[in-house]
Amino acid sequence: MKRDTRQRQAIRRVLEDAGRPLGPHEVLEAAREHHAGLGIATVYRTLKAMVEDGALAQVELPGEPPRYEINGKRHHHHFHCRACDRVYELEGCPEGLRGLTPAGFSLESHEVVLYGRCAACAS
Amino acid sequence: MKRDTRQRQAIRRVLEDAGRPLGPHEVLEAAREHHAGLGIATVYRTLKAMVEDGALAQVELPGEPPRYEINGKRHHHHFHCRACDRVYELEGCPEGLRGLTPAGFSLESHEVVLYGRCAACAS
DNA sequence: GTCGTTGCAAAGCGTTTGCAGCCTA
DNA sequence: TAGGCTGCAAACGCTTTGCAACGAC
Repeated sequence: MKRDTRQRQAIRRVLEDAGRPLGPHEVLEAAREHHAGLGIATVYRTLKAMVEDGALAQVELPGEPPRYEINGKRHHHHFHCRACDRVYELEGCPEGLRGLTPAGFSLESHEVVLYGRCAACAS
Repeated sequence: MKRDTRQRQAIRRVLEDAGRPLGPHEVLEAAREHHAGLGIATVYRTLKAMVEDGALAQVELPGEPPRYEINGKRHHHHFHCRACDRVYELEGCPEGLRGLTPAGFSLESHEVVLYGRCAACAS
C-alpha cells in the first residue's frame, strides 16, 4: 500500500460510506461508480492488503464468503437479515459464554451471529 | 437414499463413530478404511442427501467449509480448537441475545462459536 | 524514470455434475 | 432385470496469480 491510486480511493470510499460489511462483488459494483473499469482482481488484492494493513476487518459469517468493514471499531457482533442478505453491526455481547466452555478447555474468543429480519424487511 | 450401499454404510459409520462434526475430506479419509476406492464425489453426494433426509446436520462455522454431524441432537453450539482444528459440541446457550437485537429487527435464530484450546491441546 | 499497481486471462481449489458401468433390491 | 448409485473426469464458481502495460511519486 505505498501508492494512493484512483482504484484504492474508490474502494476505501465505498467501504467508508457503507457502514456495514460488504463482500468483494458488492465492493466492485459500488466502486465502479467512482472508477469505471475497475477489475475484480484489484478489489481482491486491495481488500487483502487493507486487512493486512489493519485498515479493514474481515467479517466471516457461517456459510458465507468473507465481507469487509472499516476497522477500528470496538468489539461487536453481527445481524444477518435473511430477507435482504445484508449484514448489520450489533453492540454489546451476550453473557454466560464462559459457562458454556467445557472443563479443561481454554476460552480465547467468540463469535455471535443473529439471524432474522432487519427493520426494513420486517415491515 | 433408496439403496443401502457399502459406500453409504461406510460414511454413516464414520460420522456415528466420530462424535463431532467432520468435513468431507475427513469423512473420505476415514470411510476409505471401511471401503477403499470410495470417491470424493460420492462423499459429497451422500452428505448432501443425508442432510436432505434429516439424518445429518450441516455445521457451518465462520470462514470454514461445512462440516457434518449426526442429527437429532437438541439445540447446541460449537467450540473450535485453534490448535488441532477440531470442533466440539457445547451444551447450553448464552443469555441476553434478545437484548442485542436493534429496535424494529425481528430475531429468528442465532449462532455462537467459541474459540480457544481444547482439553487435549491446552495442556 | 522507477517500480508499485492494474486489468486481463489463465491457473487454482474445492465442490458439483454428466455419463457409462455397477450392484442393490 | 431395473434403475438407483458410483467413480471418473470435465465443468463450475469464486479467488488468486502471471505478466505486460500503466501511472503515482
